Amino acid sequence: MLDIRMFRDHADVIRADHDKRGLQHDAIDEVIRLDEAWRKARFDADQLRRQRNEAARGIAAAKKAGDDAEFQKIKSEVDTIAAEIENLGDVADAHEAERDRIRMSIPNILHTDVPIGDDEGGNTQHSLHGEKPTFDFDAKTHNDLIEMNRWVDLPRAAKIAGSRFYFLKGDLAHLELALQQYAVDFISERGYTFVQPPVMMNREAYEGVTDLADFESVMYNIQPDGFYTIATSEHPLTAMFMDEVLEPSLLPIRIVGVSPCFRREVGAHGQGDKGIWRVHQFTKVEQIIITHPDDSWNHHEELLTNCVDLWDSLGLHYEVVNICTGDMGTVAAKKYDLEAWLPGRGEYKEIVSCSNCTDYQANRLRMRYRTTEGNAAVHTLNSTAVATSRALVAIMEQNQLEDGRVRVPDCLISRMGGKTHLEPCEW
RNA sequence: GCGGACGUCGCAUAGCCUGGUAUCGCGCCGGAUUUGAAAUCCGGUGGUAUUCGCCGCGGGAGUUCAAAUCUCUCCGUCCGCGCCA
Repeated sequence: MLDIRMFRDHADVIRADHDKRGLQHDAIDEVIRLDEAWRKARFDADQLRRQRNEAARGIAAAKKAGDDAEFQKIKSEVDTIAAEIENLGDVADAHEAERDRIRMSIPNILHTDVPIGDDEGGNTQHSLHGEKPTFDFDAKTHNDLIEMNRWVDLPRAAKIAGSRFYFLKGDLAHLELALQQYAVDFISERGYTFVQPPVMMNREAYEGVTDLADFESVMYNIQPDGFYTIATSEHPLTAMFMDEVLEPSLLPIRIVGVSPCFRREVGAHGQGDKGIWRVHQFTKVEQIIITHPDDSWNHHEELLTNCVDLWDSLGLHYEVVNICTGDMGTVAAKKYDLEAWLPGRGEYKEIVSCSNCTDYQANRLRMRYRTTEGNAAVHTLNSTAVATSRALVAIMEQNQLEDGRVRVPDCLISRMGGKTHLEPCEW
């Protein structure tokens, strides 16, 4: 959510951003109109409260003096004012609620580097890493490999849970765990604190970190308690500082988290989504930075550097893309994606997302830091380190041998008990 | 799950019984003093505002002219018991 002061003092900046995104200005105008109406009602009510408070001060004196006539006179005066205050208060509350409902749907202000484009076709290449593997046989898709090696059981998972759930088995399950530990250690060594978050959150905290539409299409709602299962540990790890005023000396706060991630994936279909590429549950190691606004763009590059170093160490071929206006979403001001080469499919596909959300989440969560001129919103950043299910897909497709076995990345061999190749499961 | 105690500004506390302007301390910021630092002293340190003020004592509701204070309810924390990976 944008700071209300942006609408009051710099609406032209929001309008320019909407032009860049190809959006109409109606919502901006409506927020400004409702804000003015709210402030008017609020001001009028404050003036009346002042009258009431001044009058009420006489009551204590009248009571003490035992002057009942004076007390009755003041009371009737105060009663009239109180009714008006209540009326104005209701008006103010209604305007404020509507103002903020619309304000929450207005997207963040984009960084000037964000390329303009209608959809993912407008994303631009930032850099290319590793060498594209070549095969003297037809490269298989990860879906073929998990089937022939019996590393994933989709039908049985569908039986007990539903489609897009899976049992991960044998050597592939071991590799998944090794990846988690490797990524956590890799990022921890760079000064990030390892944190394991709750995997359910309440509505209020969740509204602070996500797009409202996600409540319909992404998160599972757990009843009767009303919790939402997290779609990524970014959400609890960012919201954990909700309603806090942070000491500047604590910033930046660097966190590496790991958690299961749950996604409803409403509307996801198609050949490209077979196997474990798009699933309802997966594990992700995530990087989070909470920082002073002046430093956030440097930290955005820091997060990308960590990703690049980590994925280079896995020996994989991928590209970094700069996400364009049409592919951005509401929360981030700038976003890099890492897209790994999947030889079985012959495409680069998203494996990492690295975002600077500036003060958009912090405003909604009331996460501030102390300054000499008062408190100001912090900036929040997040980046995948490794989403294990997708990393497994990239490793399987790029490191496959003709017989269907898969070479373990060198950096993970010691965590695999010295195993250099993933062997098939017996059942 | 049962019983009890308790939620007050960044932290820590007083005020609650007996309703009537939010207390003291620490930390932090600014200033004075100092070669510098420490110590000491002075001031400031929740939100909002059309800068008068208004609102704020975990959230919500109620009683009242008036609620941090009384009542109800929800949430959370701590202690004891029970259950338990």
